[in-house]
Amino acid sequence: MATANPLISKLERFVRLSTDDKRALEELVQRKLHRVTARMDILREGERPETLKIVLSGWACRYKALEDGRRQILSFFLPGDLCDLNVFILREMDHTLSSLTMLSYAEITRDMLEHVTSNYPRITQALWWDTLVAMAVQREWTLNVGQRTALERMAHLLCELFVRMEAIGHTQGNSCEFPLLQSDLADATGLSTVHVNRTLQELRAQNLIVLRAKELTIPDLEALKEAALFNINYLHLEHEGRALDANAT
Amino acid sequence: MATANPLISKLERFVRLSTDDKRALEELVQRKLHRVTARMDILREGERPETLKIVLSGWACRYKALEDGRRQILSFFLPGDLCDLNVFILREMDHTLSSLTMLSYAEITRDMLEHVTSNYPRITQALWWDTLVAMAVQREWTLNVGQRTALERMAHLLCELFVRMEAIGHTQGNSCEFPLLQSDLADATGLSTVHVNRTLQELRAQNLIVLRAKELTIPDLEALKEAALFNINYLHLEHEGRALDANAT
DNA sequence: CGGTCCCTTGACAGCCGTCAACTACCGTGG
DNA sequence: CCACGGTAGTTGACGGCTGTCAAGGGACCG
Repeated sequence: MATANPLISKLERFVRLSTDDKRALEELVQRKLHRVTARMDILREGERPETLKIVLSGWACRYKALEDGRRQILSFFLPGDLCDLNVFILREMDHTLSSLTMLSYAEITRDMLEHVTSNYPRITQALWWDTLVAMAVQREWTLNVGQRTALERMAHLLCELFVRMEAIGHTQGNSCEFPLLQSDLADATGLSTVHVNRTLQELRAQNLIVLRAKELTIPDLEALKEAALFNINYLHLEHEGRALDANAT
Repeated sequence: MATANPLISKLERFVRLSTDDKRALEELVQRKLHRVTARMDILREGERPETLKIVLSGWACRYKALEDGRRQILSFFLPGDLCDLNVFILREMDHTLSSLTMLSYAEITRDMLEHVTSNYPRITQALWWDTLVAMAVQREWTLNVGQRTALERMAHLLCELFVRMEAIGHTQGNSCEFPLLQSDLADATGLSTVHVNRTLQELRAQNLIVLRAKELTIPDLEALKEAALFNINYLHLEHEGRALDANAT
C-alpha cells in the first residue's frame, strides 16, 4: 500500500526519510493543489516554468511537436512523478506538459524548493536521484524508437508502464489501470495509429497482453519482457540509496 | 577563442565565474588526466561509475546495445562535456561510454566533486544547468528518431553537432572537424549504414552539406535548419544564467 | 602491392504509413 | 426505450520509405 502522499513513497524508494523530512514534504505538496480534466495542456513549449509540478493522481505526459503537427510523447508521468525541474534554471520550456486523464497535482515554487534543498540534504539527494533516473528513462526511450521493431517497441513500453505502476502499488495482480489511447501509444512509439492497432493485435495473439476497457493485463510478464528485450536496469529500482539512512546523519 | 580549459569556457556560457571559481575548476581538472585511443570503451554498462569524466579534447559517445547487437548511440560528447553525473547516485551504468577519436579527459572523484559543490555555489548551479541541457538534448533525440524522416533526421544531427562545435569555438567559418563514420551516424539516427549513405548523397545533391575527409561544411546553415525542422531552443544557449554574476553574491 | 577499412551503388524485399471504410462503444436526448 | 452522434478501435488495399544483401571502388598502410 502506498502512503497517502505518493511523492514520499517515491523518494523513500531511494532514501530513508526522517519524520522531519516527511513533514517537510507533506507541507511542500499541500500548499498549492490543482485539478485539471483529461487532455489539457498544463505548461506549453515556449512558456517560462515558474513552479515544479508533482503528480498526485492521474496520468500526464510531456511531448514535443514539429511545425507540421507530428508529435512525439517523451515521457509519461504517474502519481509521485515530478515535472520540469527546469524551473530552477532554464528560461523557457522546450516541450509541453499535458494531462492524459483527470489529474491532480501540486505546485512547488522556486522559493519553497530552495528552502527544502538547503535544509534537507536527504531530500535534495533524492531529487537528484529522481532526475538521474528520468534521464536514464529518456535514454531508454531513444533506444526504443531508434532500434526496436514495432512489436518489441510496444512490448517494451507496456513493460515499463506496468513495472512503474507496480513500483507505486497501482497494480492488482497481473493487471493495472491503463488510460492511454492507441493514438497515445502511437505518439510515444513513433508508429502510426493503424500500426499500433496491428501490433497490439499481434501481442494479443501471442497471449502476451490483454488490453481493453482501459485495463492492461499481462499474463506472463517474463514472456513480455523477453519479447521486448526489456532490461530493467535503466529504472534503477535497486534501492541503492537506502544507505542514506535518516538515522545515520 | 576558447579558454585553455574547455570546462571553464562551457560553464561560463551559463554563469560568470569568479577567479576563485576558475581556480577551483582548474584544479579539479588537472588532478587525473587520461588519454585513450579512438574507439575504446571507457566505462561499460553494468560497471559502477566511480568518477565523473570531462572531455578535454576529442569526441566521445554513449551508447546502449541490445542483446542481438543492435546499437543506439545516445549522445555525443565534445570538448568540455561531462559524462555520467551518475557517479553521485546510481549504482551501475545502464549504458557504455566510448571514445570516438583519440581522446583526453579528466576524472573527478566523488570527494573532489562534493568539495566543490559545497564550497562553490555558482559552479554547482552551472553543473545543474549542464545536466538539464543534457536532458533536453536527449528529449530532442527521442523526437528525432521517433518522428523525423531519414533526411530530416540526418540534417538535424548535423545541425546540432555544428552548432555545438560553434558554441565551443571549434568551427572555422562554415566548416568544422567531423570525425564520425557513416556507421556512427547510422547508430545515432537509427538508420542502416546504406541508408545513411543515400541520405548524405541527397543532402549533398541539395547543396546542404559538403562532407568529406572528416570535415563538414555547411554552405547555408539556415537552409539546413529548415530541412531539419531544427529549433535551437532545446540547446538552451540563451546565456540566461549570466544573471548569476560572480560579483553579485 | 596486397589488405583492410570505409564508402558507394544496385536490386529487391518487407515493414510500416496512408487512405478509407466499417464496427463497437458510450453518453445524451427525444 | 430507442435514435443518434461522436470518439475510439478495427480492418483491407496499396504504396513507399528504408533495410538487407551483395558487389565494387577508393584511400590508406604495412
